[in-house]
Amino acid sequence: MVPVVNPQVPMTPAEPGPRAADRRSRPLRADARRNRERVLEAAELVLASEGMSVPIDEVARRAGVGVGTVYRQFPTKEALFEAILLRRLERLLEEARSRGAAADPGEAFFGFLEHLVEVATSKRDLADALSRAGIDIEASVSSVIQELAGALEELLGRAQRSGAVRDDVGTPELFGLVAGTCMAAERRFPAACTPQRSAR
Amino acid sequence: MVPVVNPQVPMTPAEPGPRAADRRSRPLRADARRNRERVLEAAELVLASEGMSVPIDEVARRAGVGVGTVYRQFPTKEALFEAILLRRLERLLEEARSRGAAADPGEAFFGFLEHLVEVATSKRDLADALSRAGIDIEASVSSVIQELAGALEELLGRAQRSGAVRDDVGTPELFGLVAGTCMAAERRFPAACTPQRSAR
DNA sequence: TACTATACGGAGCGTAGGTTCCGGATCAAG
DNA sequence: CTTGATCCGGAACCTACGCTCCGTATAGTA
Repeated sequence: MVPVVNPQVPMTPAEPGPRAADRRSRPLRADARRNRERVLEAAELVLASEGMSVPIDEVARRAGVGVGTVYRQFPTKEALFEAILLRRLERLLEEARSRGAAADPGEAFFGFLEHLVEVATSKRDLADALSRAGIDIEASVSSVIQELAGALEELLGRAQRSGAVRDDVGTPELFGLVAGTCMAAERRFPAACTPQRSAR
Repeated sequence: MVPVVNPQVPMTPAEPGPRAADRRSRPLRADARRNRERVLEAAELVLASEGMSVPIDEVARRAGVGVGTVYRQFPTKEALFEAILLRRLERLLEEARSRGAAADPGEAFFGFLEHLVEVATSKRDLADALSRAGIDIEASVSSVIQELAGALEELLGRAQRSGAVRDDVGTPELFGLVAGTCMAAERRFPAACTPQRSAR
């Protein structure tokens, strides 16, 4: 057993571990690649329904895989969540860009907002990342967020120039509002999820 | 690094425990009353800066008290947080009511919103409770929230009747928006914290 | 001052869950 | 098919943290 009271051991925290280093060069073996995908898929689902506190064991179970496998692909629970987040943000970015081509700027803008709220519902981590957009983020995620911000700004700008949205709104307000709304949406306030077009 | 998430629930949970039962009848001894206050004060502070995941030990340390003392006053970590929340909500309710007497309904309404965002900044638990307002809440907290909702509705109604706010806004939207904004506010989006009067 | 009911501190217990380890399976190159 | 490199599963390990226990200290009272 463990010494009942531990004399405050420094504890080696996190440390990437050699586990993740073996990737990078050689391409993944077929089964490994397949499992990686399954883990991501399962993790995204549980994460959405259970929140950030799901045990890794649960993720592994749902993916039909052992914990070891999860840790081989993602050295840390945090790394796994970051990977999921990144994936989500990339999809979102694509969505924003594709809407940029729409004819009606107002429609494009509000349409995107609706889409955003829709996918953000019950996805705590997304809202989380969105809301942290100005502060500390890992480099990889950060760059996607930058791009996303850019795309959003573009959408907003066009909508404002077309007169569909007031001029005294900036991306910071927008981000805050959207992030907040995402969080609120997740808590079952469907009424708050339908943007009132024309105002703001 | 802080554990991604969180709170440990003991296997044998809930159960009030005999610890809290000894209160009730006799008034607290002077030192006990003093410590209770110190714990509440300290807990409110740490909770605000560290979030819901602060270890009880940390609360005790900051209050200059032993864990045992904390648990004597609040049988559970959850109970402690609930007590803090309740306290905060009561203050909020009082604020809302005092503003109800103001001359300008619009000013009263937006003023309260501003106050709300202000106190909610960096108070995760408040936003949390607010956002859960429609779902599951302990009875005690619940009743205060009901009253708060009532006061808010009053403020909103008057503001609408005076024409300061659009008519197509209801308390549900308001709650969602406010809760969301509180959460966002906490993440450093000061720009989003200043309600744009006149719209919505 | 003496006595008792209360309250106090903080060591220790028990558990949940993140992370590691390793013997056995699988893949894929020859 | 053989063989070495990869990968797999999941038991074991270890820490953090909620909570309890109990010997000691203090408030209140006579």
